[in-house]
Amino acid sequence: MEKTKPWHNKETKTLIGIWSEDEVQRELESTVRNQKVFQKISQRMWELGYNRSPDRCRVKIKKLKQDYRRLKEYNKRNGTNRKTKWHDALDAVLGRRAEHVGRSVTAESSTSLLESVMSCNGVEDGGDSDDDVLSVSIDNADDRSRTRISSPILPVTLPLSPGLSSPASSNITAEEPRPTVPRVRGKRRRGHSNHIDAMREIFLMAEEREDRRQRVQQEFEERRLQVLQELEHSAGIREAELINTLAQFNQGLLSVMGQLVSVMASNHSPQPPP
DNA sequence: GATGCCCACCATGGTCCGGT
DNA sequence: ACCGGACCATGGTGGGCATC
Repeated sequence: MEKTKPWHNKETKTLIGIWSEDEVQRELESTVRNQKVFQKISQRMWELGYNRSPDRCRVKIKKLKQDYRRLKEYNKRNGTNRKTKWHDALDAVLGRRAEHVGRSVTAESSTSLLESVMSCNGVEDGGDSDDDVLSVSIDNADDRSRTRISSPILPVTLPLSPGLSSPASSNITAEEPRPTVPRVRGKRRRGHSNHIDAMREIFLMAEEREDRRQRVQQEFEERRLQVLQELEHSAGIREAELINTLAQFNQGLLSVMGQLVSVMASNHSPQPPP
């Protein structure tokens, strides 16, 4: 079997950037069948010039998470503070996810949400996140519910769940990684049918989140179009310059050819009889 | 036809291992 | 440290079947 080529830093950075987007995270959390999500990630990678199959993206993310958990476990055991290259970037996502695990509300995940609301005590160390890979900071000037994740690709402002503090600002105590903690997986979970109030609250939260999500998506789309337009514009300018240069060259060439032809014609013109 | 149960299949995530 | 491959446990999915 042919060994797949290793991941370069920029490639990994791009993958983490895409994977860490709120929309992607929400899709990953809301469903067990993640193939379509990873197809989208793979597609985005391809658009950015990296050819990685959905499965390779999935495996890579899996490995990154594994390394993150391992090192965290190691640090906890030994009281050290070792970090992998991508620790902070992963911590920003995994730490955040741990805080609102199951809170990414969709209609399909309402039962899992309910569980998390009923027994929500699993929070994880937010971790510091001063990193050159993905910088996460809080726009606390006017909206504390938003975290700005500056990805190397495009700056995207992602919403946090209501009431959540940022990973950087949270004073949540460190929690060990979740080794084989059963993930709250949608459909198998049943029961909890009596908690109407909780459900109502959840759906209200879902609506609110959906509104925010649409705003973010619109923002992202506008930014993407803007970048595309800029690219097209600069490409157009370059093309026009090229055409202009070519035209000048052709004109010069024709002029030279014309002169050459006239000189040759005058040299070979029949001598008038004496 | 609708519903519920059972079961095989398979996708997924976690873990381990060996190679670079 | 980072990588890919293999294995395993879990649980979602879909089809078949029985019952109403």
